[in-house]
Amino acid sequence: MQRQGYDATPIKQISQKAEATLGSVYHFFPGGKQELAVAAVQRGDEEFSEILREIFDGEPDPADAVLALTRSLADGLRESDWIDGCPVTATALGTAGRLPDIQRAAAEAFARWQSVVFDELRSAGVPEQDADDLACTVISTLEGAELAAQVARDDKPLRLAGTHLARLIASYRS
Amino acid sequence: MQRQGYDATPIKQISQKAEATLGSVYHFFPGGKQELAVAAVQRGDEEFSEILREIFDGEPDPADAVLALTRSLADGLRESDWIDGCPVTATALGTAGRLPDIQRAAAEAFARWQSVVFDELRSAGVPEQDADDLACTVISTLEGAELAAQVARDDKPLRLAGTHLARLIASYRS
DNA sequence: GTCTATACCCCGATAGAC
DNA sequence: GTCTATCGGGGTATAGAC
Repeated sequence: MQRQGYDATPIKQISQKAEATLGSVYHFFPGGKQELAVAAVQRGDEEFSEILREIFDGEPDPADAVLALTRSLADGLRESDWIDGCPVTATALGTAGRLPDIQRAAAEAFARWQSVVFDELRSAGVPEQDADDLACTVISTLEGAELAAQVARDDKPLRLAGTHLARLIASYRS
Repeated sequence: MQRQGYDATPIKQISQKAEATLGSVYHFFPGGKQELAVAAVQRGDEEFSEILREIFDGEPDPADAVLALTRSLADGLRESDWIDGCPVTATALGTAGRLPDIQRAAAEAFARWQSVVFDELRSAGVPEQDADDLACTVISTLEGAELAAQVARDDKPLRLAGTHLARLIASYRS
């Protein structure tokens, strides 16, 4: 679903990749495809939260951390030949306003990622209101840059997003 | 397709909304659904290019223009109950790496929007390299903020993207 | 709990009358 | 050029043996 979106991803394909039978899938996910999509979004939530925490832990300066993060995202995209984008965007966008459970899970993912960035900005000395606002824009920009890089099959949007976000963050620290 | 993505949008639904028969659709779009999607993306390209030009023409300062633009996007999203997002994102993401014609059309749309922003930044006195870089990040951030606003059903990401982009642009003018 | 077979539906695309 | 009927295929979900 991360790659193709909700509707283009048949359950059969999922069960085959998982080396499970169709019956098993419906046994563990009685809610069907919708429940499966919610679980996929929640897993993407946790995966990216972990990446965020790791990179911010390794770089005390949040501006440097954002630069490292965009490089990491660019590497992942290029290595997958530009098909593994954000683990929730494709699923969320294809079901927006149609399947509320999935939308809710996606909104929770975005909110959690923002809170991770917020905490790091706070502990780097950024005032609370600025940190809250910046965390929101950091996540938005990362999402948009990854999307643009995927569409263009070029890491330029991610690289530039990194440098510009770093500059923006620095402007709130001085 | 703007609302639901490529796979969730049946041609029958399109033909009904257009008050055309299925035969007519295939008469004018012999390439089938794929050709239809390319045309839809190209139309979205033109629509948003026009909006960009209008708003930048009305505001001589590009930082002010970006603020007006994010307000306009937020209004459009809210009025549609958060379902009319970017006219190409959903279509492009659901077909990335699978239907190259659609991906190419989406890449061209993003590139055209960037060039519109680039021209306006140049004519406001921003140096060429800075303008090129900024134009890329402006489009990325607008895409991401619209996506985040749609998922959260809240215009906060768009509002903050506007103020932060304005600040970023201003930092290159002084 | 696991698996196969299948019910039921809707998709994209086409054929062929008009 | 416009329309209806239909083909072939594949989708989700379930039934029921094991």
